[in-house]
Amino acid sequence: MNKKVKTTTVKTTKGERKQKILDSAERLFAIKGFEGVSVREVTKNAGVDVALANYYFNSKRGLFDAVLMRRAEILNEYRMEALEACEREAGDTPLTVEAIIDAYTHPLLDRSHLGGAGWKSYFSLIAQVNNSPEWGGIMLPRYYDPIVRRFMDALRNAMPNSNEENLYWCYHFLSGALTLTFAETGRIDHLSNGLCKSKDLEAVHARLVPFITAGFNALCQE
Amino acid sequence: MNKKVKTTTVKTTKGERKQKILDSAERLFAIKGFEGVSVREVTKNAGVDVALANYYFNSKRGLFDAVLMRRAEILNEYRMEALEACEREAGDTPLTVEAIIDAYTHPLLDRSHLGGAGWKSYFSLIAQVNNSPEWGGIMLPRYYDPIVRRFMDALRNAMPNSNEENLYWCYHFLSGALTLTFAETGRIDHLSNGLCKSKDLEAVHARLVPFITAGFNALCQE
DNA sequence: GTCTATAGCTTGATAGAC
DNA sequence: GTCTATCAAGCTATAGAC
Repeated sequence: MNKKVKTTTVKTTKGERKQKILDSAERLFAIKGFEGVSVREVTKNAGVDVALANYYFNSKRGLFDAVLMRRAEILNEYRMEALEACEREAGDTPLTVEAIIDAYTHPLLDRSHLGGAGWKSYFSLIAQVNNSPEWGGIMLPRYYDPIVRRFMDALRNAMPNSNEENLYWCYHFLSGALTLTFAETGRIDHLSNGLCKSKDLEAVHARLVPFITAGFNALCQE
Repeated sequence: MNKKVKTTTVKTTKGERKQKILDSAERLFAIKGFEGVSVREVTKNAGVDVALANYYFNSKRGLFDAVLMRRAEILNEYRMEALEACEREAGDTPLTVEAIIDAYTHPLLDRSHLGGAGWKSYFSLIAQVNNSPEWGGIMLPRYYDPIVRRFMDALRNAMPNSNEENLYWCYHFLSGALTLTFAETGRIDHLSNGLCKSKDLEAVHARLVPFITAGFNALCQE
């Protein structure tokens, strides 16, 4: 019993150190970008030794990849669950486009509200990666294409007459609007003189879903 | 006469050096981000001396600002002309939402096609700035808010019953979809197994306008 | 205006003690 | 696993010759 407690404590500490580095890296990469942050800055902010970052992740780039992957897997699970819940609820009737869009976007709203600052940093980082020519075409497909394909299938089923290219381009527009929204850059606050607030994700999401649904309907339903 | 030619030649050379630095910076910042590029790299690529970057732009950050501003002013003029052409053409009849959206987005398509690689780099850079929490809420408003407000007025006129917040959020969705599109990241090429091509901006734009228009109509027309 | 030279730091990564 | 010490390289910015 004593032994077990001891072992658990040690393991937790190790795991915690690694997680602390990931948390710190996530936060700083989100603010200043990959090249704008040094490994020293990350480890200092995490309260661990400089050398540990390379020990755990081999290189700065390895650390970056680990940051991206960590929450991608979790987010994919949430999205999958949301889609399956839709299908269960609908039974034999076909899914609505709106329900599919909501299943794709709602998990981000939930994580941003319930998941704390870590998830907010992660979404900010994803927005930047998505729009980067260096990473956007390579990293995101790696982590997200399988689940996106699953949603594309659902959309195809919901709109059987849809043109295939239109379907992909509509997803592309969704992707751009969604990632910018959850990046919470404050741009719209400035433009609207404070009327709209980037942080009020509930308000944006309530508009995002019908906006995107209308776009899909216009291009993919005949 | 001789004197005038001489002076002109000198001025051109100076201007060319400055422009070469801007071109090189624009290209490299677009690929690797602000922090990912060194001033040495920029000047080496431009074929000029290292010290000239600081001589002309005071600092690396000053160079970055100059890159952002240079084409913003030109783009704003093109957009303004496009909107005024719409208004002239419409005469007394109210503008359609689709025409306004097209006036806002079409200048990007034209510049990307006719403007060469410089404009493509610029749009890629804008996409990254737009999604950055550090710059998105500060730099873009500075250069683009006046013209965006002008377009918001036009949209308000076209949809007199529209809710003010909805109008701003719809613009926000447009902004995310538009900047990602002109960043040409190659993401959709991968996802669609080559069916859709990021570089085929003509094809995307033809879908972007009706997609966004449908979104505006759904939220701002009652 | 242009260029050389360099000051003064910070960087990613690692070798080796414990 | 953790940490100290250090390396070689690269960085921004500038002072001063021309």
